[in-house]
Amino acid sequence: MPPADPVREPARQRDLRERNLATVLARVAASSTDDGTAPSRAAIAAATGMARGTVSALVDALLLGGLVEELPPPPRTGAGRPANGLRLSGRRVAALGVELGASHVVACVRDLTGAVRARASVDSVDRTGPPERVLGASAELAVGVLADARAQGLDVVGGAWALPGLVDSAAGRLRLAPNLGWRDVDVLALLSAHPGLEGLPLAVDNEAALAAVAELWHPGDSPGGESFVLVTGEVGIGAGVVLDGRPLRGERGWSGELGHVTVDPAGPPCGCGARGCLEAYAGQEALLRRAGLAAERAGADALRRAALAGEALPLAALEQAGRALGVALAGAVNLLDVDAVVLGGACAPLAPWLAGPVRAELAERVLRARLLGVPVRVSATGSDAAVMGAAALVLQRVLDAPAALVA
Amino acid sequence: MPPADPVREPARQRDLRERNLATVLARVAASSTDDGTAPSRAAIAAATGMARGTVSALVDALLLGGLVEELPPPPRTGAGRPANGLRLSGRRVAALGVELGASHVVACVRDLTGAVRARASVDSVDRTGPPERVLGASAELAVGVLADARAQGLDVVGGAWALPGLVDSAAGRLRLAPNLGWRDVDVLALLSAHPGLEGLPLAVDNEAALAAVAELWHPGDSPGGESFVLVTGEVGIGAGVVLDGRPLRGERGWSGELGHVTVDPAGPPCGCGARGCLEAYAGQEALLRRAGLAAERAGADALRRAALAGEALPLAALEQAGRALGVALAGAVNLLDVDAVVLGGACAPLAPWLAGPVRAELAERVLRARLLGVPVRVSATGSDAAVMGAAALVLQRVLDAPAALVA
DNA sequence: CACATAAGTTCAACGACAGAACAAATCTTC
DNA sequence: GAAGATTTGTTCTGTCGTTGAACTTATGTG
Repeated sequence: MPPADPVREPARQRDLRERNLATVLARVAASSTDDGTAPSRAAIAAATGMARGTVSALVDALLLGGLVEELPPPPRTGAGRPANGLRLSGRRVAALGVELGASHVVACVRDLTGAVRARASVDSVDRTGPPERVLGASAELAVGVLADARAQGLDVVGGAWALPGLVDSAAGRLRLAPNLGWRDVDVLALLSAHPGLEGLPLAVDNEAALAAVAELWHPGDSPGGESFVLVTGEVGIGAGVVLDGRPLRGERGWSGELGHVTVDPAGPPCGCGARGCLEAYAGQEALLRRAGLAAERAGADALRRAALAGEALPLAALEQAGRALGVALAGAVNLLDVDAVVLGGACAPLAPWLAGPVRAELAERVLRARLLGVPVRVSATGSDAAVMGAAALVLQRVLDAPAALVA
Repeated sequence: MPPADPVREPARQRDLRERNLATVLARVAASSTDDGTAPSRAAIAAATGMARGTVSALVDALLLGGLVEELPPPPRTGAGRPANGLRLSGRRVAALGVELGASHVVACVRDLTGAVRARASVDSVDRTGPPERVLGASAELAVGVLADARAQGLDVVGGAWALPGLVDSAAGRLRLAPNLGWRDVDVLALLSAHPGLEGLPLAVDNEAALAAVAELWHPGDSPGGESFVLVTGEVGIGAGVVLDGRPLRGERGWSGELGHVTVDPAGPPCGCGARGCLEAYAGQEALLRRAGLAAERAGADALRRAALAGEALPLAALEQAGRALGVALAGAVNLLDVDAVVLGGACAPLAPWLAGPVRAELAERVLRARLLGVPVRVSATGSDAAVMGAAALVLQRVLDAPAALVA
């Protein structure tokens, strides 16, 4: 009795073209990331096995759509007619990303090459205000960068908001956000109704998941089909899981709640009501308190300075937080068999003190560690990871389904 | 800088047909599972949006290939020409599954409808012998059921072996199996060379992952796109993860090592070298020892009888094992956002005592539990789960890519 | 300057689906 | 009981997208 599989949609002729457009576009994107060489039509045909004529037709469509451009100076090599190099074009397609950070809001527009073409941020936003107000402020910011981008001739094809908490991205709702004090907010409806955003396709997603997308897009990473868990410690602790180069969504988009994985069932109480959650050890509040820095408002920076100064209490707190993180991550690796662990968000600046204990726990607790170690990397994406990832999410959709923009 | 995505293959015309054959086949399979009704060509066309003529052509191919059959008595309903019902045919295509169990080896052949058409098992196999001997014994068994199936006119299109440990299914190797004492065995090569198995496409996979496939195929489950974690406690504790109706593989096929997720970092030592792994609480050996039954060889049965008799020590051990299981599973649900947790393998008969503590820990430790509870089900698949799943894995490939059998 | 070589374009052919017309089988109604 | 209605299944033409080969273009080599 085979299981029902209602997801399967029939394929039509235009789906063929859709997919092959994406194939060609992916080759252009991959080559420019990999080695800086701009592939020619013939090279793409050879690499994919498609007929040269087909590739030419598809490339023409992509050129016309402004997704791809030809390199004006053809790099000459050996004999024969020189090839026309192709690369992603940053001239037309762009995407908006917005992040509701701990105490600030950031918005940016990235073009198809990933370059940031417009950016704005507001500090000291009152996150505890009603959702309408906070989201409205972010929408204002978005309208501003949109205008900036459009003045550059960019066609912003969509936008994504990075939010902390349990985000139901299919429904466009923020179901639960302890750090914002929100519960079941229809973010998509509020934003879509905002003046200046009407008609723009919008999406919402969890900030950690989007930070993982940013990590995937960041240059310098080992390319292709990679899998990792990215830890993003801001106020809470989240994780973005990437399997086979694709972010793991979960049934409702609520995956990656690493902060509430149990480290010690009899451990200290956590804000969620349980005991011994990772956040109770490595969350910002717990970490600062254990380091004896609770009174100060400075946060992670102060902790970093104290650690650099060699103060005993902060170092002990970081050691313990690293061990707790390692225990939780070991569970994740045992369950998911990802290639690597990446320390991002607030963990990145603290990595000099966290990485050691994390590595030690992973080596001891991951079953496969005997066969294959678990590399611990530090994210090269800065504090803008979530915004960058939000825009990248939209761009990734363009890369996956370019036909809509090629008409 | 978009990430490289080398996985994307170009689509050809025949891929269209391949996929639409699978679409039609999936509809036939789903309807017969869902409600017992046999869909007609017209119904499939209406449901999928394909043209009736196209569906007819595809159905003809499937009929010719022996994957589908028409119901001889057309069920008459209202007005108009009566529809010809279609259902999966068990007459031609079948698949072999083999399991290396704790002390026995089982082999079975299932036809495309999932029905078991041949089965054989050997008890008291010496698992500690060299891989050649143990695998050879399983291959003998397989050859026997293959002959049985072929005598019934079945075309066995492939086989899969369920193995305990870290299985690299892409390479066909068992990398590490503590319970067998094996390390890096080229299972696929050994089996493929066995007389009587030459030429048969074979696969190897982890027993827990395959048990999850069996769970997915078992009638009575909520159909379609479901996601769950299936716990299979035999000697060790494994887990099969299903997301969106598809087994989660992991980068190397080593996912689902729930047994070595940390429950308490300072807990009792585990065979793997770490402390406080789930297996150190709920593994068979640990569980029996804590229940005061270590001396007996009987195993889980004895524990069940003792619990039924109300003995204090066994009940306490089960309570503690259930709590440990709940802690580990809560971590898995937080990370993966699966719909449900399923107790299978040796956990199924002990579910009356395990389910309560598991539910309690999940309710406390899963962040989303406030919004949406985590149902704990007991697997309806019997002790043959892994063999059944092994055969189902091969059948699933047929359902996913039927074109190869339709010529 | 002729030839070799490789890139890119054009075009007939083929495979697959869409949509409409048609045939078949049953029910309904007078 | 016969004609019409209704729904299923088949057939056929049209269209779309890819293939493969022939052709053109642009460059290097002898």
